[in-house]
Amino acid sequence: MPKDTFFNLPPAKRAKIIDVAIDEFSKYPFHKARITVIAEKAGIAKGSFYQYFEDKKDLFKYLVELMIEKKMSYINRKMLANHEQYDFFQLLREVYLSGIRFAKENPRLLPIGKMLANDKELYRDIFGNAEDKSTDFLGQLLEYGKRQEVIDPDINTPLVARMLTNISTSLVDFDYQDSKMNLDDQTIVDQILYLVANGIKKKNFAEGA
Amino acid sequence: MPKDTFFNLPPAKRAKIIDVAIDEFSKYPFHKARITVIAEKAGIAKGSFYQYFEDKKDLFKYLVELMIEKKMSYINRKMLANHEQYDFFQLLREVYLSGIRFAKENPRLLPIGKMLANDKELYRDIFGNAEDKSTDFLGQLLEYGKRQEVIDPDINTPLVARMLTNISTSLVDFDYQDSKMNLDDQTIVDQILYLVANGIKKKNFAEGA
Amino acid sequence: MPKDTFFNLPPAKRAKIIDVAIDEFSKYPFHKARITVIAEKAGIAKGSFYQYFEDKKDLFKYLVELMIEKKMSYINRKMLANHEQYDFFQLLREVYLSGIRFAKENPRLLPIGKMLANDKELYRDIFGNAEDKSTDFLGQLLEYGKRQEVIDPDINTPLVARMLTNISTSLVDFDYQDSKMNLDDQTIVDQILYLVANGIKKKNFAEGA
Amino acid sequence: MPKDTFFNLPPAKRAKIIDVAIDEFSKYPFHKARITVIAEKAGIAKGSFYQYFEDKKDLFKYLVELMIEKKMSYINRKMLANHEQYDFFQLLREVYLSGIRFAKENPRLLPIGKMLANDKELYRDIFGNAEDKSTDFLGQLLEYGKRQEVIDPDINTPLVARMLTNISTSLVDFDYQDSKMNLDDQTIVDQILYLVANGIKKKNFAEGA
DNA sequence: GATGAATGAGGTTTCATTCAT
DNA sequence: AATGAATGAAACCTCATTCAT
Repeated sequence: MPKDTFFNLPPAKRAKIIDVAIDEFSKYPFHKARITVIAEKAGIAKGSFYQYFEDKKDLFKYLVELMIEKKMSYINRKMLANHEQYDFFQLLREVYLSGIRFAKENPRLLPIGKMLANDKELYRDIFGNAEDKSTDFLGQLLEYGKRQEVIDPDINTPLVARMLTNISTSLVDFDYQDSKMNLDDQTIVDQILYLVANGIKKKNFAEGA
Repeated sequence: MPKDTFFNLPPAKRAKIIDVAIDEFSKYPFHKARITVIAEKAGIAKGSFYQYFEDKKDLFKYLVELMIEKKMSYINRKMLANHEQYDFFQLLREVYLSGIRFAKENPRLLPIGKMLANDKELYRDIFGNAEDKSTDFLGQLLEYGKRQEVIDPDINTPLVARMLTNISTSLVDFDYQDSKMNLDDQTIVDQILYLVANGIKKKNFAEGA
Repeated sequence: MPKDTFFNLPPAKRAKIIDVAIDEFSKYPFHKARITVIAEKAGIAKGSFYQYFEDKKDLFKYLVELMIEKKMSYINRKMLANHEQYDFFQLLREVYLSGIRFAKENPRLLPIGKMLANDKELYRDIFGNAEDKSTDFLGQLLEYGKRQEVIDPDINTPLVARMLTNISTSLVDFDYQDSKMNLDDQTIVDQILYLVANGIKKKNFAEGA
Repeated sequence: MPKDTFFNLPPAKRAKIIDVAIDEFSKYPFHKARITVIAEKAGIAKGSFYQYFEDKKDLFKYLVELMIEKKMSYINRKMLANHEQYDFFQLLREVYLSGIRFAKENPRLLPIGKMLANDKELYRDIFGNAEDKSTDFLGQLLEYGKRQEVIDPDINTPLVARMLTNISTSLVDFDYQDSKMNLDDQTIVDQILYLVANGIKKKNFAEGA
């Protein structure tokens, strides 16, 4: 947690520091990121940095926090609040689309998330052994779907929750890396959702007959 | 590529060095991993290290190579060779199971794979801009499935190939992290395969009637 | 060029560092000179060194610069400014004497000059492909002498300019190495000038008769 | 001095080692020259090197010795032997020309000579405090000239001997560096000799009248 | 005599953090 | 609160030389 001195800073200065820090951490892995550079680009003295933050890790933790907060802000709150008005798949669609929107609009934040995946020590430092929130949330969503009788009651909720989380994460990569696929976000998400719903097996229409 | 001197080493010594190196790189991200420690634990002089390897990156590349080689060795070659005797889903099942077996038996190699996935600079250093082999392979498998008329011809092959790769990767995590789920590997894979095939939507038996 | 931090240092400290550095570089050729030793003797942390200088070469370049500056300061500026009041040989005499004075009072700087003369790679690093200033200057002086009708118009200016530069350089050695010759500087210079002017051939007085 | 083992080597191998060593030392200052490279290029084991030479310095000393020997071989022995048949200036001319020939035909040996000038420690290691042979020799030549009544008896022999040595050294540079001067060697040497003999002062023919 | 692996001292450089002003 | 010089641990890497085979 940054020190009080940091929060007492004029907002513009604070923003500058954060902006510059994100820049550095999005370019280099934790141990390569240099606070010297951050201080320089932010136009503050190196000593000042240590009056705002405990140390390098403190800053990084704070960035992760901001990132999570930001990500949350992309979810359509109203929809969640009134989730009973929506179908499971509509909700899932929204979750996925919000993830994509977030990624598109905050590309520099993505590497920060990845760094955590990369560095166990760091991860534990920040989250301890806490569960992954996304998976939890999607688990609840699945339960809701089962109650709605939209989801196959036989599926293993935690397992599928993980799968859905994972798909969400990779959606960002589909999208972020390949413009070559040349599909717009909505199409991709809809295709994925179709597969999630119906699987990839060929439908034999004669079967039901 | 390690130097000849390395390959001329007595196998036990070579193995020791590799073992120690895997240990270090599985604990720390590339830039934090210390060759000093590796040399020490392997019981060799620091100078010797540089007689075996060009530099730190050289060692790391070699570890990646070993990892890939090892991973390949887990795939059931016979099945692939006679793939026409098998159904698409049987083949996919084997691919997934082999991934799990590999992960179980080489847990320390997993972080090395992750490091690559998350450090683009490193990845490019090693593979250049080469495509991801797994995805390629699963793409071909999908096409084979379509020809077999087992896979829905309408699905987007590259997109689904990615998804399947991703599921494979995460399978490892399901399994590796949670013994709590308390399902044996085969059960997990079978459940996943079912979902991949049929989706998570509730089947309405009345529907077909 | 040293960093600002270096120039902000208290003059005494700055002087100490330079003094110690000159000592090291006057004793050892560039690649043998150790910044570890310099830092130690100067009583600063090794890290501090790198806050003052970019690297070893940066320090060395600076020393060369200082040396040149110092050397310039030994030339009698007034004489040069009013050179038309002087004879060519008077001016040359001054050039030579200033060189000797410089050498006598800054003996430790001499090896630094030699290092440059003999290490082309280093020389190019510092001066690029710039011409030697001394030779240029003496060339101009010779032309002046020709206009004055004091110098034989038939001599090859660039060639002789080189010779004169060279003599200047070696004067320092004559003087510096042998106190045994037991001639004071002025005498040596005057003897040399006589030879430069008249050559070493025996004058046959009968000849002109 | 190389060890006996070295001299017992087949001449071709010996020559190869020396050739390669000259190459390395002509490219890099003593402390940067790597015996690893020499061994490699000479096609011998690093261990073998130490069976031929005491150490790096031992090799270098030997190269210097070879260089001196080679240089001596360029002087016209017959002329020296019958020096009484020649004029002082004819002899000096021969000395200078031989220096130029040596330099032209053995360009790689020049940097080795320069390195000695550069590194006092090295120089002392090799020559101790011995006088410079060239200067000695030219001193004797001058005395001979005086006896011949060709050289001005008033000149300071050691001083002029030094000057002449120096001019010899720089001749190589004139020649070696600048093709731009576009004079052939003989012309340059003759011009220099004229200056050495008669000086650069304008001759006033009216004077003698 | 030949080999080449092993050694380890030593070098340069980086950078998070401290601390005096 | 702000500064920025000072610190020094620690990292990577080089290479002359030794030594066992």
